[in-house]
Amino acid sequence: MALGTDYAGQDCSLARALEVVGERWTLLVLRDCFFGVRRFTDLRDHLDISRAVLAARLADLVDARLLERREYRPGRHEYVVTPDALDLWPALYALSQWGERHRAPDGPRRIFVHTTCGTTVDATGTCRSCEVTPGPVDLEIRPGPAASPRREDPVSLALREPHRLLTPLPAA
Amino acid sequence: MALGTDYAGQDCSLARALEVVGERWTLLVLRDCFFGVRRFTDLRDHLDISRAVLAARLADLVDARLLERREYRPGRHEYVVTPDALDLWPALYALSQWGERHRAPDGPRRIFVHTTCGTTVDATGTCRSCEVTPGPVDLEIRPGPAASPRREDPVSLALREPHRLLTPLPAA
DNA sequence: ATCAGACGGTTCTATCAACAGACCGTGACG
DNA sequence: CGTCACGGTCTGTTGATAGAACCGTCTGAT
Repeated sequence: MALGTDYAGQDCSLARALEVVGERWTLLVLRDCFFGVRRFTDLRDHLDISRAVLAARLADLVDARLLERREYRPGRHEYVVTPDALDLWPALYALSQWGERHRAPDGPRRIFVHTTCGTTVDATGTCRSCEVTPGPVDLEIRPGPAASPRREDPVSLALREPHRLLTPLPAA
Repeated sequence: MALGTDYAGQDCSLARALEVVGERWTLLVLRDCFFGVRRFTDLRDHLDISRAVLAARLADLVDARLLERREYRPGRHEYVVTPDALDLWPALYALSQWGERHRAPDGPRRIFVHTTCGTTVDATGTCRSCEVTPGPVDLEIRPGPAASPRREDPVSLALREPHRLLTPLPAA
């Protein structure tokens, strides 16, 4: 792969991880996939990313076996997170919590609720009532107090509706 | 800041976090700082990063208040992690654990031990004997079973010696 | 007093990747 | 049969990275 993506000399697992998810846009694409976005055009609309770059990132993620590309209708494809990608949730969540804490003065924009008990998970991702750290499968996303109404495109609206992670958005 | 670093339209805290630490090399620089590397030349030697890029990243990190630049001798500077950066440890650890799990077939290259009880923390960063998740201040780093002897430069050697996180490496 | 060397950068150029926008092939639907 | 949505590819321009050379300051040895 080209220069920008390898950290050849690093004998470190962080470098290995960054070779897969360290490029611009990659983690944002994955986050959207966790939230239920599955289609090329929806990703494109929601992320404001160039088509060429999105196509490249999706191909990389499929190569890395973090996304699976499947045909949901002749000629149309959707991208679904794989088990390998599910294991990335703690990292994704930790990063975004850092952002909430240090770069979001108005409070959280999204909150995550443990579906089996209804409790909001804390900054470490733990449900304090159950004393467990739910995986993405057991989480529901809801708009937080600082959810911004800035974006009004259909994908942003659909994402603001409370829903379980990993469940596809209603087709626009 | 230039195009490469902002995700302007994203009303998401993950995007905010990535604006700070999402660039190439940034997380690797921070990891080295957590491990006790503090000097420009040591970072340069250990990361095999271009001087120009390292200087730019360090300046960005100081601007973002993740590193503090201080003069340890006239004309010489060292970079020390700030409290804001300490909060990034869970994300850094989660990412590197994903790398260990999915991209390191031979087993862990480094292990982290809870200094107060001597137990190795698990993949979530939790010390199972104490039932706590120690912060970087309470962790010691040791080479794991798959620690690679590939690099023989002084910084790599020093990093392979067991030591507490955040404590400066012995001067070469 | 001087000289070498470590340190912490800056500057330069070639190359590579991202961006914006135009274009295109396929299948569904009216 | 024309049109639209979808899922891309192609192109020119701009910005970032790698790699190497160069530079100023301070230290310690001669």
